[in-house]
Amino acid sequence: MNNNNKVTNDIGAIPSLVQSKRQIDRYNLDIDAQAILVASRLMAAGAKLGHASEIHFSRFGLSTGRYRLLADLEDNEGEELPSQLAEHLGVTRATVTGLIDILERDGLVSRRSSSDDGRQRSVILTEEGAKKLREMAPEHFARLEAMVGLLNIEERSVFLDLLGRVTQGISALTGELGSKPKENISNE
Amino acid sequence: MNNNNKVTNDIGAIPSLVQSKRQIDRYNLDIDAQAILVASRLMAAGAKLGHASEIHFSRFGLSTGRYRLLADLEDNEGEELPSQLAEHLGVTRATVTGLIDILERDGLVSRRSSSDDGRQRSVILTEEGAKKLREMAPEHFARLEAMVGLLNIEERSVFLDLLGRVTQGISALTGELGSKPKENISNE
DNA sequence: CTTATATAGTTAGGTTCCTAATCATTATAT
DNA sequence: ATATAATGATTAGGAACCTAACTATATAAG
Repeated sequence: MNNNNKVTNDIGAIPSLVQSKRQIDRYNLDIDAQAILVASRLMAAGAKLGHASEIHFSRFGLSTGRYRLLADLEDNEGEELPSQLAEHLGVTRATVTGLIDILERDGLVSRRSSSDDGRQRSVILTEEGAKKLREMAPEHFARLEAMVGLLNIEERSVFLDLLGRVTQGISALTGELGSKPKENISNE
Repeated sequence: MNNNNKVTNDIGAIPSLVQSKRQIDRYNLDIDAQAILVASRLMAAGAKLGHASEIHFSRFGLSTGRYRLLADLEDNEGEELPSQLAEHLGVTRATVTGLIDILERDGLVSRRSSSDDGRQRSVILTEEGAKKLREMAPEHFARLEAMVGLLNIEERSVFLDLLGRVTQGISALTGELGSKPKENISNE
């Protein structure tokens, strides 16, 4: 119904090599145009995937964040502290609070005060929440698998390796100029 | 002061293969765990890159979207219609209106009513906007290049190829179940 | 024991981008 | 010519996630 297949927006914005070259030439920079192209394509892909992911999960009445929270709960015997969830999901505690609010409203999780520590309020996956995950699993995983279906087993391995290294390199955007990409920040 | 190098949040959430396996096993699905891992890692990478990108551009007083708009203007002789910008950037016209509002407030672009068609209002890159791009170019491109610095030339080619195919596959999340990934709508 | 400090969670407010509805102008059909 | 439809841009309101400030509880220091 509302899901008109009018191809919505569909981000026709695929950066090209000539585009990258032109940008670099304009300022006479000593930069590899292909490197810029890789960066641009990855950004475009990330944005597209993020958008597609929201559409995918909205079919089940969830958002990407709320699904990930439920899945993480399921991976931890159905009970976790908000702070643990925040760390696992890589979002702030404030964000987790918001995710829980909606999931609780929808009956998929519940909150319980801890007796050990009065500050803590653990989050529990309800039976309804578990059922939701169970019901969506077949389609969800089938779609994810289909997403990488154009790569064979070996290519997937290569892709994982390369993607891992590029992901490390992302810190070049945020860190000190000229510093090497940092190893994962370890403890603290 | 609070110049804590505590590396903020930093998304410590790197999905592992055992995690993917566990999820699939839980429901006895016939799915390749590595495929799920690739999908999960790409999602994580996309989110991380998006976040890092905002931090990067905020150093220059811009957001990712506003930078892209300026760069696209520069690529088109400094003048474009909002609808063209929306298409090039892969966002809605409503979003473009918002981006222009702020860029105009900051003096980096200006609006001009068209004489041909009274509905159109073209967007123009001001001298100040061009200067902004000129000033940020060296650092911006150096950082992008550094981001993929852990890949050699050949690996970059391979990565582009594989990423391209995965990007095509993203439509598996949004399209009909079981349908083949669509060819890109190639603007020729 | 009382005061200072750290920690868990929440609230308040901001940013980015979205969809849907609206306004103004142009094109089309009677 | 006039009503109807299509189109370009904008406005209004919503969703996701952020930072910073706040509340309540726990721990440490004197």
